[in-house]
Amino acid sequence: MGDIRFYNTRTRSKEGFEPIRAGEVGIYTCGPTVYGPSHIGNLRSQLMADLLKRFLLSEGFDVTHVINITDVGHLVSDADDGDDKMELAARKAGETAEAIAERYTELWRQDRAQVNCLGPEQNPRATDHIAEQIELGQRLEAGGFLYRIGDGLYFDITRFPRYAELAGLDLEGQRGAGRIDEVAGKRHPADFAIWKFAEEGVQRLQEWDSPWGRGFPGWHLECSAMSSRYLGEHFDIHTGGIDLATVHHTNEVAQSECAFGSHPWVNFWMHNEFLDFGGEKMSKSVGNVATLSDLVDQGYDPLAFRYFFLQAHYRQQQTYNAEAMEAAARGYRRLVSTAARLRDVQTHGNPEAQAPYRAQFRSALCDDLNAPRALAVVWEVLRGDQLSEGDQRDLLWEFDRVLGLNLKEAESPEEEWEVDPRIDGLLRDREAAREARDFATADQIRDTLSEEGIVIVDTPAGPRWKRT
RNA sequence: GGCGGCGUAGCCAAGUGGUAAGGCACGGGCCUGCAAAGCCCUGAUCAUCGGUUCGAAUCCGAUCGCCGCCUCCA
Repeated sequence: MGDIRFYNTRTRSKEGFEPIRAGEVGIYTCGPTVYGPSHIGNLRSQLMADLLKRFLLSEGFDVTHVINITDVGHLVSDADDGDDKMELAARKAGETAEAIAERYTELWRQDRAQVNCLGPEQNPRATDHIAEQIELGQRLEAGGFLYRIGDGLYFDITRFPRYAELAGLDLEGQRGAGRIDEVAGKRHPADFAIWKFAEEGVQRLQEWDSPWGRGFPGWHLECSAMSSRYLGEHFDIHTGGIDLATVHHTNEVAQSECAFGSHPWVNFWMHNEFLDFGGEKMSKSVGNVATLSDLVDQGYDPLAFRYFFLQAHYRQQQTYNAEAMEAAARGYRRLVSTAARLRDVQTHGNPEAQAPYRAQFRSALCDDLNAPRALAVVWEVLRGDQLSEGDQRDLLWEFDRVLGLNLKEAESPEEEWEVDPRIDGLLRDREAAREARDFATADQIRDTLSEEGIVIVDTPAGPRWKRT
């Protein structure tokens, strides 16, 4: 320990990581708004947090990982007007918000599990923590940080001088300055809702009583309320997509530091960059989403996507396209078959021979989770005969606890052979010809079947065939 | 308009001052009667121009191109 360095958005530099409490680390990750399926871009955020967690675990820390489920209050627009995403999805589907939330929460959990993300210690839902959110609002109100206007209770950012710090904002120069009129009565365009009132005469699917009237909490509030509940009012690491830094996280910081009086509220802010889809970016609102199940439908192992993720640094935009995904899948497949072969190795490893590789692997991850460098060490371990197979196996098993590629258990991808009386007969004819060393006939049979799109593969167990 | 990032071999992508990791594809070889699989080998001076330096992909400036955030977004 001691030589771990993470890039901190708050200070815009890599800093040595030390936990607040020795040996323990608290991580809060912004989870999904469960109004629809998440796509592989969302998954990158989860994978980044999982890599972080696995690495810290491998370093011997006791990690408490909290990931929230946003099931209320996330408006279609962050200008504090527009519809609530959950309400909208529920009405559209003719179901309750709870049912929608339940379905997509489950889907999200399955996606995470499929790419081998470790389960969070806490996975709280915003609607289960309304009381905590109201209480936080009351603390802010008591501190004089809020003001009330027609449609809700708002946080006054001028009461928090460090407001622009996290994201390095230039509030005056921002285009949003023109939006001051969008919500009548907002004093500053960046002021944000703590509590929104239910509209007169409109029955919302989700609304609660509060000291300020019936309504629902502002989106940002839940993360402060739930993180403090499970991690305390000052914790180690907060992760999320880079897009969240400017508005969501900035607001979290404002309300948290004002309510808790802690500064910095969070020691390390770690943000992952986006997946780049070359041109049109992928987002739910654009509608051009690719989900994990889309990849599965294309025949990819979900873990091949995890391997894809590990090939680039989390803080760099990573280009996603069919060719890159295919390349990753091939690489992963090769890794799996090698791992499967090594599983049968009986010999013991030699810790002394392994040491340099272990050090390289760790040093890559210590440097702001440089997974691509760590992966390069994996291939180096596997290449040539520098190491015995026992050493290769030991290192691979060990590294995989951080990589999460399931190499210890993964089965070598079995070829799927087909059976058919006519073709099997032709294969027997070919075998007979080969026995007789009549290769012209044997090859002719191969060629004939090849024209039908059938490929013959001679295996140790005899010839097999499949369609291409 | 403000803020930030990127441009490295066909593709994905490390590397932030001392003569360019890794994966995939391609090509060559070994193995195989042939083929498949596997194994081995092989490729770039780092968008362009200029500057700083003994020395730059790496620092500075300019230009071109691409992307993200500021508006739902991971």
